[in-house]
Formats: sequence, structure tokens, C-alpha cells
Amino acid sequence: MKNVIKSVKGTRDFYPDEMAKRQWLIQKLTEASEAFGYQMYDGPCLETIDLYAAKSGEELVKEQAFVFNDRGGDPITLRPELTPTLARMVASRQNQLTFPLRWWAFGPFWRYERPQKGRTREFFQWNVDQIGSDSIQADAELLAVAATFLRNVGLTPDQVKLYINDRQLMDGQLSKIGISAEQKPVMLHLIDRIDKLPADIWDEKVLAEGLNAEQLKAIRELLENQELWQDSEQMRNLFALLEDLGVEEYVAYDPKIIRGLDYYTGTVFEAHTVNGEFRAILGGGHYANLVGDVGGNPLPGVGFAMGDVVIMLVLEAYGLIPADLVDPETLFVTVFNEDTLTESIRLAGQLRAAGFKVIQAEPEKLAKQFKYADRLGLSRALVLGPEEIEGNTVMVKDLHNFEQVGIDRDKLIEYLYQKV
RNA sequence: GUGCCUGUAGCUCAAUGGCAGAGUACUUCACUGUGGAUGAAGAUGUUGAGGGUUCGACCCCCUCCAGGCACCCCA
Repeated sequence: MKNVIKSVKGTRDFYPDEMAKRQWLIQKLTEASEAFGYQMYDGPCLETIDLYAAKSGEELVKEQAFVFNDRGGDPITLRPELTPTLARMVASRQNQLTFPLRWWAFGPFWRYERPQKGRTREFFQWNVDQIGSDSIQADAELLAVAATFLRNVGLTPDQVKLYINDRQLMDGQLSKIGISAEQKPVMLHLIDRIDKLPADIWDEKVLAEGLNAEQLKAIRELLENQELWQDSEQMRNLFALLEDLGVEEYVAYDPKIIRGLDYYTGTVFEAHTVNGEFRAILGGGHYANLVGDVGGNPLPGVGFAMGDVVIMLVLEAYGLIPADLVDPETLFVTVFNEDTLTESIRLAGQLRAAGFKVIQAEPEKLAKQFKYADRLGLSRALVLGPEEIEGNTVMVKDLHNFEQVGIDRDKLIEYLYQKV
């Protein structure tokens, strides 16, 4: 590969086959969103840095956002996440909107990170939020949207699950163990990372925070307790609702789920493969105050985000992405030779007028034309040679079983409709 | 941003410091009215880029670029 200009690090080209996969993904998440009455929205990809500056101290913005000066010298940010944009949009029409809002979005985001598997610098993200309701029912509904999506793409409950926890529950449990308010943020962060660190290292870090051996033991027991949710009325209600919603197979309690983002205040959840092979597929939770930072009145909500990269890796691994490059129902009209080209082009036109998708071949060896159609994954090819023209018929060939039949020209469209 | 690993034909990978190869895919033909097989022939590379050491570098050294693993962070 000589002197081909390179693409930007961490970006991806979407050739037609990848683009078809992206379109398929969009279709699936659109269906899941709309099944619960969520409305699509979007904001700009460019934002002022001020929008994110409100959330000061967050690495996501300070370290990982693309920031540049526009030609007027003003700092511009390529959005690294949608939540601040959503907050601004809600705040600026807070008195006109009908709450609770059920909104969803899909679009590109950028983060200046070290690319690796499942993580790129430019990615697409599905965002779903319900804003203005503080009930546990809203949390359950968001989980059901996510579960519905997982089910619709063909992932089974033994392949992926939504792992759920409650920050308030954990907060109370940490208090019981005697962990101070000052120690809690660090401890929550450590709990979030427990599966990433070797056991002895993790213990060291916990003790370094001033906890004694007894407290360490208590925390480890806490994190092994899969029934901890029974201690929380909220969690009990949530799991009951999830059962009512018919998604109980896709959810599980996990006391180790914390989430990195500080603004989550209640339910938090992440989707993972059950075998733990990939990064988190999606993540979200309940927040108490979405719009306060951008000048609105406090509004609670619950939402989640799913990146396109990991979910596609997972779907690829489980063989769930349809492979068709071109709609297999697209018809392929061959050309016998230069003399019959006109007839073929006219036939193709008539078929398009009747609502079919039609690819028109060029005059070359029929073998090459069939090979081309086969490689595009098409189902049917039409042959219009001298014999067919003479007899006013068209040969319809099934590209999967190699069978072909001659059909009268005036019955052709009806025949093709029946076969679809 | 930190540490480590990798980079050879479209793809998967070979090649003790000594003429860059195989499989597969591709093109053409056997098959001038038919694509999944078979056989024959053909084409394909600045060995990621640039520098250095050497008589000689895919191989050793340096820098950069890209990808991957772990951290950080997170979708």
C-alpha cells in the first residue's frame, strides 16, 4: 500500500458492508426505543467548552475531549457525550416540555483516548433517557428498553445480562461497616475496579485508605452477597417490576456495579457478556439532577448509553449480524449481448416501475454476470436472450438452487411478486 | 497520558543477517446461453514510514505512524 493518505487515528471507514451493519443496528435500536414510545432527538456535534466546564474535574472532559479553536479563536469541543447537550436542551425549554420526557438519540461522539479493541476515538452511541420522573418504574422501564434491544438482536439471557445495583444501598452498607463520608468516594471507585485488580493489590489499596482488616473483610463479604438487593425496598420493587415487564431473564443483581460517573444517585446498571469477555456493552443509571449545572431547575431522570463498537464485536462473536450486502430480493437483469441490451434495459425499467429493486448488468460473458450476481448475494437473475425475445418470455433463474423457468412476459411481474 | 507486544501480497501467515515465499482470494482460459466443483496459466509487495549499523537488513539499533494487551477512563 503505497502513499495512501492515512485516516485519522481511532476512526473507522464504513465500506458498504459495514455501513449495512450500522444501518441494521440503527434499525434494531430504533425499534426498541419506539416500542416504549421514546422520541428521537439530537443536538449539535460541536459544543462550546463552557457546556462541559460546568462539570469541572471530570477526566472525560478535561483529558478526553477534542478541543480546538474555531477561526474566530473561540474554543470548540467535539461532543464526548450527549448528557450535557440533553441537559441544555431540556433546561432551555423546561417550561414548554411535557414531562416525563422519553427521548432517545443515535449519533457520533469523539474522545481522545488510546484506541484498542472495543474503543475508538470516533464512535456512535445510542442514548436513551427518561427525564422528569423519580419513580423506580422509570428505572425499570429503561432496563426493559435495553433488554428489549438485546432480545431483538438475538442475544440470549445466557449470553448477555444487565447487571444492576443501587448506589444508595451501597452507601448505607458502607456506613454500616463504618466507612466515613470522606472515604466513600474512593471506596466506591475501588469497588468499581475490584475485578480489574489482583486480590492482594486491591486489599492493599483498601487498607491504604485507612480501613482496618475487619472492615476489609466486611467489604469483601458485601461484594460476594448476591442477595444484598433484598435489603433494599427500591431494589425489591425494581426486580418485581422487571418481572412484570417480562425481562427478568436479562437482569441480575451485582453488588460490584458502581459506575464511574459521579452524577448517578440511585439505580446503576451495565450490560456485559455473561462470560465477561468484552467491555461493558452499555451503561446507565438514575440521576437526581440533570439540568442544575446548566442553569435549569432540578430534574431527576434515568438513562443509559450504548456504544456501537462493543455491541458489534459481541454480535459478531455470536454470529448475529446478517451478512447481506445488498437486499437479496434485488433482481439482476443480465444482458445477452449488445443487440439485446435495449430489451434488457427496458425490462429493468418496467420492473423498477412495478416496485422492484433492479441491478442492470452490462454486456459481457454470462458466466461473469452470474458470478457477479452470486457474489452480491442476490436471489434471482433474469435472462433475456434471443430465444426469450422471440418467444416473448423471460428466463427467471433462482441463484440459490440453480433452477430456472421461462415465464411469459405479461405474467412476469405477477410471478415475481408471488416469489417474494 | 503510562508500560508492554505486534506490523511481510486483498486476507491468513512463512522466510539463521545472504535472490521475499506459501495457502487462500483475484484475473484469464478449459466452458463462444449460465455463477458454488476441478484443472492449467497469470498478476500481485517501496516487507507500516524514515533514518542508522553492515560488504549485505523483513531480521539488529533509533525515531515516528498504526493496531493490540494491561493501566487510566469509559460506550
